[in-house]
Order: sequence, then C-alpha cells, then structure tokens
Amino acid sequence: MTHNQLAWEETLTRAGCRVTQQRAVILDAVCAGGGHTTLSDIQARVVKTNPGIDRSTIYRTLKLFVELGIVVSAEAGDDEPSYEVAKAVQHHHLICRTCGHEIEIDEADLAPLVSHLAGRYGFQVETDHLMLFGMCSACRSV
Amino acid sequence: MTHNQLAWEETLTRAGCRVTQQRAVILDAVCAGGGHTTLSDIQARVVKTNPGIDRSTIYRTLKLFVELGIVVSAEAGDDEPSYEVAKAVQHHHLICRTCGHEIEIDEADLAPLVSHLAGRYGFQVETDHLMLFGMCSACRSV
DNA sequence: GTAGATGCAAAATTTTTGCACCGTG
DNA sequence: CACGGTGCAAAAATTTTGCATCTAC
Repeated sequence: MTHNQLAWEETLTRAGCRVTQQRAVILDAVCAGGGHTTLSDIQARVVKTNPGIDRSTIYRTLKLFVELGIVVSAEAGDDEPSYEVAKAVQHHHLICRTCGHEIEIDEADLAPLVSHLAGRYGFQVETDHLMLFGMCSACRSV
Repeated sequence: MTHNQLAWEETLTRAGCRVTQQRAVILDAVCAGGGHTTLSDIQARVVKTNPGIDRSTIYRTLKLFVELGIVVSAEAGDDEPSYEVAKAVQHHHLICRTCGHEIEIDEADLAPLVSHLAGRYGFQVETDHLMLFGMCSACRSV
C-alpha cells in the first residue's frame, strides 16, 4: 500500500463521496506500478485481484479520482495515458526506455531550467508532473 | 504548406510507398495546427477539406507516417495524443494552458538541464521532442 | 432510511481488418 | 501492368450511459 489510506478516504468523504471496497482496490491498482500505471495495467490488476469489479466502475472511479486530485494523469510520453497517485511533494520522473526503470527527481533539479525559460521567454512553466524519457546509467554502461 | 514537399515524397518513395493525393491531404492536416495537432483535429480537417477520405485511411496513413518518421507523435500532455511534422532541428515547445499559444524553443535551452541530470543521476535524457505546459507572458500579465 | 455506488446490459465511439477496385510508378 | 492504396463494410475494441439493486453512512 503506497498510498496514504487516511488521506484519500478523507478526500472522498469531504467531497460527499463514499469509501467503498471497489475504490480501495482500484486505488491499490494505481499504486501497484510503483511509478506510473497505464489504464490497461490498472484494469488488468483490478480484474486479477477482484474479478467482480466491472469495467464501467473502473472508468467512473478513475475519473472521480482525477477530479478529486487523488490521482494524477501523468504528463505522458508516447503511447498510453497513465495514472499515478498524487503526492504532496512535486516531483518528476526520469524513465529509461530500455529497462523501464524510473528515477524520481525533485523540483530543485528543474529550477534552473524554469527560471531560464521565465527569463528568456517570459514563460512560467507548470512543472507539475513531468516525465522525461531516456536511458539510465545501468543501461548506458552495457 | 508548412511541410517540405520534396522531403516527404522522397521518404515515401524510398520506402517503396506511393505518393497519393490522400496522403498529401492528411499531411497538410497535420501541419495545419502550426504546432501540434490532435488526432481528432486531423480527422476533422481532413473530412472538411476532402470528405471522400475514409477514417480508416487516416489511421493507416498516420501510422505509416510515424513509422517512416515523417510525423512525430508528440510528447503529449494531458489528454489526447497529438502529432507534428518532423523537423530536422530538434526543438521543444512551451504551451500556454490559458491561450493555447505555442512557443518553440531549441535544444540549447535544455542543455544545462540535460547535463545536470547526466551528472547527478547518470541519466541520459532523450530530449527529442518535449512539451512543457504553463502560462505565457501575455496571459500572465492580464 | 437515503444518497450515492455498483453491476449488468445496451449504446455510442473509436480503431482495426478484409476485400474488390482504383491509381501510382 | 503490377503492386500498393483506397473506400466500403463489417468486426473488434474501447468508453459511456441507464437503470434496478445494493451498501456505506
């Protein structure tokens, strides 16, 4: 369980929504990937752990989670949309295209770029949740 | 016509594919947005300028263009996948969430970040085609 | 008990595929 | 004229919606 149980339950409650078993399962599935989890991954996981849950429930729940900010639809790369549990601290990811490993980096690593762009273009980047693809050190040295 | 006509025709020919009217129309539609164009935008444009073209042709053509590197599926943000004509020079975009305006920035703006990440994490970022969202100077000053 | 959530089934949408015909090279 | 491309139609896959039932509060 990578998510903070109390936090999301409270968020639901405050929005006038209910804490159900299905929602817990789906949130767990989002967490399961560690980093980002694609929609189909989530569906597969949910079905595996709890075959009774309907696809429509997954769609509805995911949409709700995003609306409430419990889950963030990530700044995705190529292909599929992916989701991640929202965290208090802003962070970003370096994702290796070769091995799929994800490195989490924080706001500070991006700060120079952000101020550079602000200075040169007057553009305020929303460094909310960035994914950068590339190759990690392990794969490079092979 | 923002695309280089000769280049894409030659690319197709070299791959043993043919230069057809439909492909020209679809490529124009990809260009039409200026910057990135979403799939549904492309479809809408194609249908408007040339209603005879079938949806399946658009899917097939777009897939082909991406395979041949004529079109790049952009490092997308939130929602829809988007496409852009590939350019010789690597470049990136700053996209304003408020007005939708796109600013093109080049490799050099990102270089410090890239080397920082390489040094600190040993991670070689593929700075291939990045999209950063935020707010442009015009919208900030309102 | 009541409002909201779920599962089921059906509908709407999006994407893929097979095939006969057309057009490029 | 040959081979790939296109349109059409049908199929498959994905996502949304309506409604009776169930459940968290």
